[in-house]
Amino acid sequence: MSMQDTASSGVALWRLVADGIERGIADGRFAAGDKLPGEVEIAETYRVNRHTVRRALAALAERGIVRAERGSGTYVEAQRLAYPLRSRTRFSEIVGADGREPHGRLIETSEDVATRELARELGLKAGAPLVRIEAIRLADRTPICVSTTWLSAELFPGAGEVFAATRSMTKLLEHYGVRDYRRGATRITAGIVDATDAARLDLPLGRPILVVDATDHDLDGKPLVTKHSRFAAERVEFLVES
Amino acid sequence: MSMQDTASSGVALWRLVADGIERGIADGRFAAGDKLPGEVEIAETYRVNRHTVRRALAALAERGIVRAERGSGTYVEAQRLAYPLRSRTRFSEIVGADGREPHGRLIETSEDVATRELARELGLKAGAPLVRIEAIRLADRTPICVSTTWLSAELFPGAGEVFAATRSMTKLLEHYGVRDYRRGATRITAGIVDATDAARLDLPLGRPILVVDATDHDLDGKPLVTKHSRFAAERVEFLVES
DNA sequence: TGAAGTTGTCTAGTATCATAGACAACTTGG
DNA sequence: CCAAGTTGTCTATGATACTAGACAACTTCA
Repeated sequence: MSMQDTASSGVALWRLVADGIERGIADGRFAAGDKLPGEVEIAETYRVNRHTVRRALAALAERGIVRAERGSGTYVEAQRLAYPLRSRTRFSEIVGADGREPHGRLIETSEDVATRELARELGLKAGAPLVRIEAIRLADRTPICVSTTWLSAELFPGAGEVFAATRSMTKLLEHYGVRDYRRGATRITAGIVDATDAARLDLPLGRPILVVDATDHDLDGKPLVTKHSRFAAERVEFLVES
Repeated sequence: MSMQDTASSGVALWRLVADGIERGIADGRFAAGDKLPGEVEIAETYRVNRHTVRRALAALAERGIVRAERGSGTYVEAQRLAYPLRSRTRFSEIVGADGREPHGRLIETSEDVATRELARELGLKAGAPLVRIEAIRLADRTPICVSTTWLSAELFPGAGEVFAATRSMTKLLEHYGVRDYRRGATRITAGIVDATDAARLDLPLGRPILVVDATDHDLDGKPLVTKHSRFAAERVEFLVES
């Protein structure tokens, strides 16, 4: 037969092989610099045709995760960003600690109106005016996540412009006199990247993302901003400390 | 053209549509019982053929997430288990709080030897004897996660048999005189389910999973067990509190 | 009752996915 | 240098995926 034995999952075989190899890299079975097994051997372990393996390796190579050398073998090159989820987490500090250069990039800002959900998170009334900020965060030149951030337009008038100028949520809050803040309850889910985020994160369609919803509070527990962030799962791992 | 405009991702179009709709359900754009837009309208928003939408809806229907009614429309039916990640988390309590019946099922246990990695987590020497326990946890009859658990075979002799009898990690530890324990540092990543876990979790191939690595300690901070768990992302959401 | 809107089913054509086999081009190690 | 092992390229074939159009079957509502 030509497709996988089980009912079709909507995921191509070569893609499953690629994911398997990538998982092997992520969990250390193959370290950076290591030589992968030969294409024939991989084909045997996954029970697919060698051409299917080649398609998988080509996809990984295009994403810069492996590198093929004719006559010699295929070699690994990659690593994930460790992202601690403490109550006081700053993106720039995490990326800096990894020896990489943090960047923020504004996609767009707009005026918005609080849904019931958003109003509850921010302690406002439904229909209250909000500022919505859509932004990307990068380590060196690699996009790590896209975030949609909402703030009260009354408490933070002109927040969009301030973020455009500072490109930092911490500096934005400082501008309004907020000296410190903490992350509150955080929801983590996984999903598949949609077309818009795929383009922003420079991810191929169909790749997994970590979805994080969190609300930041000031030291008195008053909600300040609420965020909906989508992380490229292949570039980051969250660390929850206790 | 027949495939999506961008370079092929290895994920079928119908699957992307299905994921999009499922995401809409998960984040509340469509509530349980709601009527989805018509097939023609969905086809237009995703810019695909109506047949492709039908394939997507058929897949969701087979998983029990939507239900089609001829002549009337397609309706939603589903919900995710909220899983708080506190330092003191018990699966049975979480599931019970959701009004569902928790179950554990043993897949297999085996003797194993500590890799350098496992030894470091458990505070043992590399090569130390371990007990490995492979188990599934369910809410009502829905598999939520598969876990691979390792314990020192010297500190917990016969742990495999004890777990087989009790089907609970908490009771297992009690059996060895451990009255209370806490979760230590926890790593969360996302990936794609492999064939083995897909069968165990009753998931179609290619679906996203949340991968959690954690080590439990006693109250003195001494490591007891270390776990590698794979959660069906579509059935659970993690809550990180601060 | 009838029109509009819905899901269900059929036929058909093109592109992609996966398989299979053969051989070229290159690297490594004896 | 040579043999073994590696990646690269070619041709060919069948199964799926996606698109397109048409119409049937059913529900809802005026």
